[in-house]
Amino acid sequence: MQVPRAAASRPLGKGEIPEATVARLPVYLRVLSALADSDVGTVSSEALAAAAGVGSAKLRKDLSHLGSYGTRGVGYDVEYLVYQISRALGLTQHYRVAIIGVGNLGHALANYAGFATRGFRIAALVDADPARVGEEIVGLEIRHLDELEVVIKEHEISIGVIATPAGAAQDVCDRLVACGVTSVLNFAPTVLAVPEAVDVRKVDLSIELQILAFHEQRKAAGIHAEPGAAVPDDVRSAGAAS
Amino acid sequence: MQVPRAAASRPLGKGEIPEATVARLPVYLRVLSALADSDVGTVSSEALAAAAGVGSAKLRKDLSHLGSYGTRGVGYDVEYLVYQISRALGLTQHYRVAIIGVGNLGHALANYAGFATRGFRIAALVDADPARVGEEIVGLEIRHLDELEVVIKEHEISIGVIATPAGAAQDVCDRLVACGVTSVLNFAPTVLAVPEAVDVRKVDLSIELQILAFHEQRKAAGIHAEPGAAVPDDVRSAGAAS
DNA sequence: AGCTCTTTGTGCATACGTTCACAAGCGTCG
DNA sequence: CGACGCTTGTGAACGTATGCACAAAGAGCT
Repeated sequence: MQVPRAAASRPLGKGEIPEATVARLPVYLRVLSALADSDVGTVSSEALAAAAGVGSAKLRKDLSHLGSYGTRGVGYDVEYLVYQISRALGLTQHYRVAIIGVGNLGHALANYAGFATRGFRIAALVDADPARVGEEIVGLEIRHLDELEVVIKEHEISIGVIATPAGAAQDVCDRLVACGVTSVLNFAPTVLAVPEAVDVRKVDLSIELQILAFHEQRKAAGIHAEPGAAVPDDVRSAGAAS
Repeated sequence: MQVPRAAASRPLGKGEIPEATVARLPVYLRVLSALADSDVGTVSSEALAAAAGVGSAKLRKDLSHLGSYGTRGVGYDVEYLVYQISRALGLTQHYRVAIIGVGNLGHALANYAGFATRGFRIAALVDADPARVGEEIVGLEIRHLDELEVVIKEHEISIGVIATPAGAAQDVCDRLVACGVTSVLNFAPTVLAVPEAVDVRKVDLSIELQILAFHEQRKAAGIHAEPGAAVPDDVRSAGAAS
């Protein structure tokens, strides 16, 4: 995975929720919320799994890690399950988020509505460009990067979103960490180095595209030469051999 | 994982590159490109791994799936490795990308420079809002959603990027797939249903935040009650029991 | 040539994740 | 009240991923 698990030594302590499950819970939560809005009272694992795009067995195992909610022969109470998943994810408390870098992407993030819905509040916007400082986006004034430390403390930020150019990302990250921020969402195309105790998740458009490209190529190759014969393995010379 | 592997039955056919490896190759590629720009001739697995934020053993195993490039006692030739990874990912050919939905996020994506660098060309922008149609973003005219099919064919799009509101996503996706697009990058907060042969990758801000929230909460809990004692497991009544 | 030093590539052990298949549990209907 | 049908929760089997540790293999020096 990508998040360096703090103290990952023993084989999954009993009460622990596996990382893969954690990554899926938000999906379930979203589907369940939609169901709740449609006044659906209960769902079966089968139905919920279909809506979430996973197998029903996987879904049940995932939910079983939270506890034994759900009634045999009936299914899961939608509203109750929403509550339990929220609790498991720690969404019963609210988190204040700061966005560093208010360029195109930062703007988009700040305006993203679904942001605030689930317990996250954008509490601060920071940018290095003096021309942008003072601008107001979503009822929030953009502050200058120099004030980063002050802003973080002032608003008790617990999650930092880095939407700066790649060059600035590591520096910003270091400063966030120095202020005590232990969760970072990184949109800059860089690998961030952080202490063990800090969680970093990265969202990288170009990586996603490259992964798609790989599969695209594989599919295309399959059309021309289905049988196991691999692509002719190129002689060691093409393009580079300084 | 999240991409339903087409024909994932046999235990990893010999020449195949594992999904986890594919997901890391773009990272190596980026680091290597930076090294190449700094006129570095060769890297050791140790150095490269450090820069990419992974263990050196993992890196070597990843690379070993592409073939046996690299020289014992020396390391890897940077330029050559760039080429090999590019080839493995299918970046030797170029992909034409269409962005559907040119709101805040779509704008950000269209302007994202690192987009074009690695063999991807934004070939079309599409939006449903007549007010936006005709606008020009990066030397590209925004076309109307009604023309989606025409645009896709016209520009031979192979990858569709969905940046629409959640409600429109599935419909747009269906239409893309109907046009023969087999790779989709979805930014809308919805689970897309697609045929087996289509790869979908999703990028979801709110999911990432929720995952961070989970870890944040776990860290906070650890401070107050380090010993294994779990959080008091709440009685089954809070908030819902219709 | 032979020796040494470095670094790759990989066999092996372990942990993690997924899937199947089924017993246990709950509601319902006769 | 007992039998039946449906759905959960989970044990067990399999596949995938990770990390260690080391043999094999160049490069360079004497």
